[in-house]
Amino acid sequence: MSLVVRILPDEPAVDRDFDYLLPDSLLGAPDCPPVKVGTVVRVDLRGRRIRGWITAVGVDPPKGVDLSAVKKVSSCGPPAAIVDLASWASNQWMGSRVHFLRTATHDRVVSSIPDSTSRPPDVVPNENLSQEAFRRRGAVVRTPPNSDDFSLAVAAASHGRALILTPTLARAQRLAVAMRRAGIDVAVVPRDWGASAAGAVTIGARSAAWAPIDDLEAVLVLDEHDESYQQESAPTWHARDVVLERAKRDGARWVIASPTPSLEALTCGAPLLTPDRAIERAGWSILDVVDLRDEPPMAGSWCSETLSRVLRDNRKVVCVLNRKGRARFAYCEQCGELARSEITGRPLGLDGKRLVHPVDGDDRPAVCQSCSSTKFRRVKLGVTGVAEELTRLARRPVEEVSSETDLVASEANLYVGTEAVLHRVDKADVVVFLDFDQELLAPRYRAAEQAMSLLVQAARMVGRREDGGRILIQTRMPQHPVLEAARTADPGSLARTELVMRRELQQPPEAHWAIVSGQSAAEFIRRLGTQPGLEILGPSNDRWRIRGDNREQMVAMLKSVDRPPGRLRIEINPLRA
DNA sequence: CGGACAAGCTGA
DNA sequence: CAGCTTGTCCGG
Repeated sequence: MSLVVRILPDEPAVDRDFDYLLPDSLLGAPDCPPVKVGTVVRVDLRGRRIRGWITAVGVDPPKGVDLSAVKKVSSCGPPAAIVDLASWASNQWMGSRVHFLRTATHDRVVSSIPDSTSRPPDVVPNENLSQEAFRRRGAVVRTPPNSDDFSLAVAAASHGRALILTPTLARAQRLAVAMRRAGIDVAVVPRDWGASAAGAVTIGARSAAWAPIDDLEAVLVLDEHDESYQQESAPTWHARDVVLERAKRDGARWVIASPTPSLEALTCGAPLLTPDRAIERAGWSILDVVDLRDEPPMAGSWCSETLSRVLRDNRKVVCVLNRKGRARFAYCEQCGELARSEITGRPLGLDGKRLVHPVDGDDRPAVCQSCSSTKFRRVKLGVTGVAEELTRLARRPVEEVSSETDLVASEANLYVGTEAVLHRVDKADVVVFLDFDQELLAPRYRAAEQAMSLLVQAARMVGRREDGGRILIQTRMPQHPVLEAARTADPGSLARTELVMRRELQQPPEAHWAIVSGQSAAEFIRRLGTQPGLEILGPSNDRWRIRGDNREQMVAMLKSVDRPPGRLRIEINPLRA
């Protein structure tokens, strides 16, 4: 009689467990990983040798099936709790368990995990708010843009087996260096997977949410608003949600930190801790909001007087414009309003006496919707067009940056680019948003939160107000809640207005969305039919939006449909929609 | 996923 | 009806 184990094959399309015999002969090898839930094995399935994970040990063998034998015990895998978490995540985001277990498994073979030797370091966090945050079971902490990860991270580590998430691996590495210098033993995953499994304080980016830590004691998510925490393609799992579930299951303390916590975080039921108003304000930069409607008509209407003054000073300036090339726009000469489509809200170009959109097909007489004037001024606004004019205006070379630019000259002192420029340039004296309305009015439900996030990035690039850090925002809507919040260094005011809106419009997190796309989306929707509690909208751009009040119920209904063949993508609560 | 097997199509 | 393609099923 040999042991029977249940195996989940590493084949997303199979997504089913099978039982295998585990011969005693395999266990004799000197460096055989322990046989337990999570362990990686090799088995034959329909004549193919494939990888799989043990999902149960010592199960009742099914009758009438002659079991095949496990061929090899390959490597230590994620702990049993993570295997269970993968099932939970598969129900949250409609992904296969295999997808999550791959993320939770090291790429290289791990033949054994050393015994846990680490104990909580006796370092005391030196900042009140950090200590205070971890005194609770769970808390959301608002930190100003210019503040340090270190004291929160130390506070987390002082509670024992901690998991700390950062938006990027580079930032995880930087934090790890600082913590090691302070005498705290840390593992950066995926690299130090084994040390993480042995119980070290673990730091990493999104995938670290699946780090192999048993019995977590503390969880910290830094810059929780950052969209890199959500996987872009389906399953659109979010690292914050995964680690919060882990904290809940293990009874760990948890803290979510961000200068502008997401509405998802703010509505999760935990208390919000904020720093002293003066401290929060000091951690932001100086904000200059320029109302373009008040500007006298001049050379290019995209350039305010304030901006031309900034350009004349010989300081390091970064200009942001989320449009490439030389897109054409039209502004009312009378009141300065941007001509945009009544249907799509997108900006229109001027063609003689008509306002047109080359793609959407808008075509209407050139009459301003705000003041009825018929005089419009044409402006070419796009990174390339602006770069040309900036060179003339500033009388110095301009460095053009977009996401495709691979080498960014670091010695330049005037940059213009799309949002990518905020990631590619390190420090600046002034960040200018040439047309912030583009961000505020973007046709995405999270446009306001995303705009706020850009201001946080800009504030980090230019530094604190006391050091002269300055952000210049050109807009035609200076009263917008995002600008109000940034001006007063109070992101809470934005969250309040946003939440009312989401509730009214039934948008996440007040409702749950499943975005269905791909060539077989139509067939999927047909098979789904009408379901109680689900509202189906679309198609628009070949995408359907399914809305439900209860997430589990919505996912269960979607899972019960038998998937039509062909490409099909289902995204649960994607951040960009 | 990918092998097995059945059903459908073609040409002599 | 052999020889081929295409589709559907299902795995221990």
